[in-house]
Amino acid sequence: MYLANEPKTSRGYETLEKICDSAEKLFSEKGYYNTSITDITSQANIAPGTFYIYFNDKKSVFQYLIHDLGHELRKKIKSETVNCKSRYEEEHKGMKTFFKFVSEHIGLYKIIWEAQFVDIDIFKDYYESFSQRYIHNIEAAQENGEMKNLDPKAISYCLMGISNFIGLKWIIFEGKEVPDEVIDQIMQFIKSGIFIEKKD
Amino acid sequence: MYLANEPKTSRGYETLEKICDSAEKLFSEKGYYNTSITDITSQANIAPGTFYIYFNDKKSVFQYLIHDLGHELRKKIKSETVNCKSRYEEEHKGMKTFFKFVSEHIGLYKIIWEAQFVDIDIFKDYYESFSQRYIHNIEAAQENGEMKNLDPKAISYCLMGISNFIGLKWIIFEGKEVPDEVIDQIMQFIKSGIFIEKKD
DNA sequence: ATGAAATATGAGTCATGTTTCATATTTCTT
DNA sequence: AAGAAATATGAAACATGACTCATATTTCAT
Repeated sequence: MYLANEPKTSRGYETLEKICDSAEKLFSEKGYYNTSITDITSQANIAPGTFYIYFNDKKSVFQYLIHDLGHELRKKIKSETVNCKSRYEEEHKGMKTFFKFVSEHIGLYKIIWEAQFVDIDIFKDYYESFSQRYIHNIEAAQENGEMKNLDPKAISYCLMGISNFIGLKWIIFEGKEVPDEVIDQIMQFIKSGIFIEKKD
Repeated sequence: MYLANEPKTSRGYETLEKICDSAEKLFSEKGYYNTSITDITSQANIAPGTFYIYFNDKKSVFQYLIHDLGHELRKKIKSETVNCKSRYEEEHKGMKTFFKFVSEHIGLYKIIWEAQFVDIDIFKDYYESFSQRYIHNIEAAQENGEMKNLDPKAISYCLMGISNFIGLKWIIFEGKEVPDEVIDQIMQFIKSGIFIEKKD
């Protein structure tokens, strides 16, 4: 979709991948605007012109990366939470998966934050599509009495805010993984905040 | 601190203010990297060279603005919450004040988010100093039995995450103010999540 | 093996934007 | 009123970086 030319040979696929890896690395290290095409191509060991075989312009790689990584993250969360027995367990597992993914792909994380200033639409889409999934899940949990009847839209943004800022603190600022104890603390907050606690 | 020359005359102060107003406006509309010095100076009706009387370079206005606006926001929250009777009321009032300020200064809000890619240290300082204040308040509230004993550092980032993402959704994405009903929903979440509810 | 399609090259073009500086004007001080 | 200090000017120097294109090489299909 954001690709100018789908590669036709394995050689082409390798080059495309080198471009994407280099771009992800450099964008996350130096930011979008401080990374030049020449930076990307020399990191990938290719000539500047080669870049334009696969992408029409600089913004396109950026969009491609966000799309690609966002998709990967959603897939991962889905597969990790498929066996969960309750919405609470799902939330817990989803959050752990999010932090793990972010630790492994600091690139994605930083790229998304910058997207607001590169392409506001793709930035908005990214969070809105996450929010939609959340809302769907929250409504189901409210219907079967697992969750309190709070506005799903507001709650979805609260939950995204929590994960993103906790990730910001531990992963970006401190350069660590988010410790399990911290996740437990957050889950306590969330549990009594939006879940209905059973007394059995 | 980030100023190259403190103005000596009222004429100088006026020019400095014109530069800051223009920069805040343009940074928030188009982002830091898409705003040129020439954009700023022509918006301010001054010559490009005049800019360099007050700032050493482009980054300096940016730092100056963050510093200035962050200070203003903290002052406002402090003055608005000074008469609050409980930590809960303080949290509620503080959140309302935050949203109000952000609505009036979308500039600050967007500028801070971009700071991660312009100057990571100033970005980190901004949130860390907010966190510090929060931690201080949270610890006091825990000691007098108003709040549950959850990790203050984690909770501070949760609360900042919630306000920032709710602001993102309503103010940036939707271009509205955050409705009171939404604030009430969030406060319910927070109340049962981290406060100890009295039964009287 | 050979022509066509795909991929790669990198010097060069073009546009943009930051910053400097010699000069000019205004304001302050006495 | 006059010299000093502050402020303002904008053309030009300098730097950077996105993108193009004529040409070359590699891979593929037959």
